[in-house]
Amino acid sequence: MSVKQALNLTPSFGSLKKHMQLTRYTDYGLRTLIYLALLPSGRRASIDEISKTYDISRNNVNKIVHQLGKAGIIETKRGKGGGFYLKKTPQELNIGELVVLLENTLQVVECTTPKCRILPACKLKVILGQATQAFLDSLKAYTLADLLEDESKALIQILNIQCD
Amino acid sequence: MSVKQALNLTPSFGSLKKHMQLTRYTDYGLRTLIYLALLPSGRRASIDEISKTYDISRNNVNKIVHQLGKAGIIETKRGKGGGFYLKKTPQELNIGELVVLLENTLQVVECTTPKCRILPACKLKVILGQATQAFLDSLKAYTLADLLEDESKALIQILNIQCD
DNA sequence: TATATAATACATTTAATATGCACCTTATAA
DNA sequence: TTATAAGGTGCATATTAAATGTATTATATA
Repeated sequence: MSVKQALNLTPSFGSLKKHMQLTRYTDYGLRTLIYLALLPSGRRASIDEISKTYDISRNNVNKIVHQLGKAGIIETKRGKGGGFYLKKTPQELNIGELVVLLENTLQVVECTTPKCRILPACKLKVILGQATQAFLDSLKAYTLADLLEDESKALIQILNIQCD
Repeated sequence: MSVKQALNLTPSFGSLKKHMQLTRYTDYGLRTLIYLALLPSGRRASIDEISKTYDISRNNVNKIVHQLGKAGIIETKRGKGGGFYLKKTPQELNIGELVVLLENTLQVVECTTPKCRILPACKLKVILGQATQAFLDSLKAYTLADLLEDESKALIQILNIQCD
C-alpha cells in the first residue's frame, strides 16, 4: 500500500475543471448597473467611482461602460464633470438580455476545435442549445428592478451612495 | 478622423470573453459514452481506441474513463485484454446527470474572488441559480439513448466500429 | 514472464480572461 | 484659453484554468 492510499488521499487528476460560468466581466457589468440604478436621479457615476467601489480594475469598468454606452443602456459623457447614468428604467432592463449582451459566448459546446468527427450525426448540439435557451428564458423573467426589490436601502448603505 | 474610424473597424477591447461553456472534458466524456453505447455487446473499448478515434489526448480519456468507472457507469478492467464497457443501458444514462457528474463547476457566479461587497443584499446569485437549474432540467429530459436515436448506423460508420 | 492495459502523479503548454499602462479625445470650470 | 477631469482606444503583461505530455506503477492475461 502506498503512502497516499494509507492516508486515504483522493488521487490527483492534474487539472479539474471550472466553467459553465459567466465571466466576471458580465458579473461586473450587472453590478455596475445595480449601482447606477441606485443613484439619485441627476447624479452621474464615474469609472473611477465604480472601480473603487467594487474593487474592479479600471480597465474592466472602462470596457463595460463603453459597451453599455454603445448599446444605449447608459448615457456616457466625456470631459470634466462627465460620467454616465442609466438611460432606461430598471424595469426596462431585462436580465436575460443583459447577459446576452455582456457575455460574449453563450454557445455551450464548440464542436470545431478540433472539428468533431461525429458532428454530422450528433444531436448533442441541439440538446445543449435547448438547455441554453432554457437558461436564458429563466433569466428573462427578471429585470434589473427585481434585483433591487426590498434591498435598495441595504444596497445604498453598503455601497455608500450619498443621496443629498 | 482616424484611419480606424475611416475603415470602420471595431475597436479592440483587449480580451473579450468566452465562457458559459462546458469544458471539452465533459464533451469528450459524452462522446466516449456515445462510442461505448454503439459497441456490440461483449466488446470492450480501450483508452487508446477512444483517444485515436476522436483525436483526444490519451491523458484526457484516461481521466474520463477513470471517473466514469468510479461513478459506476462503466466497468473498467486492467491488464492484457482489458478495457471498459457500459455497465448501464443508454436509456438509464440521463444527460443532465452526466453533465453534473463530468462538469466540475456548475455555479454561474463566484461572488467570492474577490469577495463581492454587495453579497448580503444581492439577489443575482439566486436568479442565476434558478437559471442553471432550468438548464439542467432541460438536459434531464434526455438520455444517452436519445443521442443515438435514428443515428446509430451513421455513427457506427463514422466511428468505424467493427460489428463482427 | 512478457505484454497490454488501466491507475496515478506531476510537469508543461496553451488559451482565455483579467489587469496594467500609455496615450488620445472631449468637455468644462477656473 | 488653458488646465483638468472625464471617457475612448490600443496594446502589453499577468493570471488562471484547462488541456496535454511524460513517466511510472499496478494488474491481469496470454
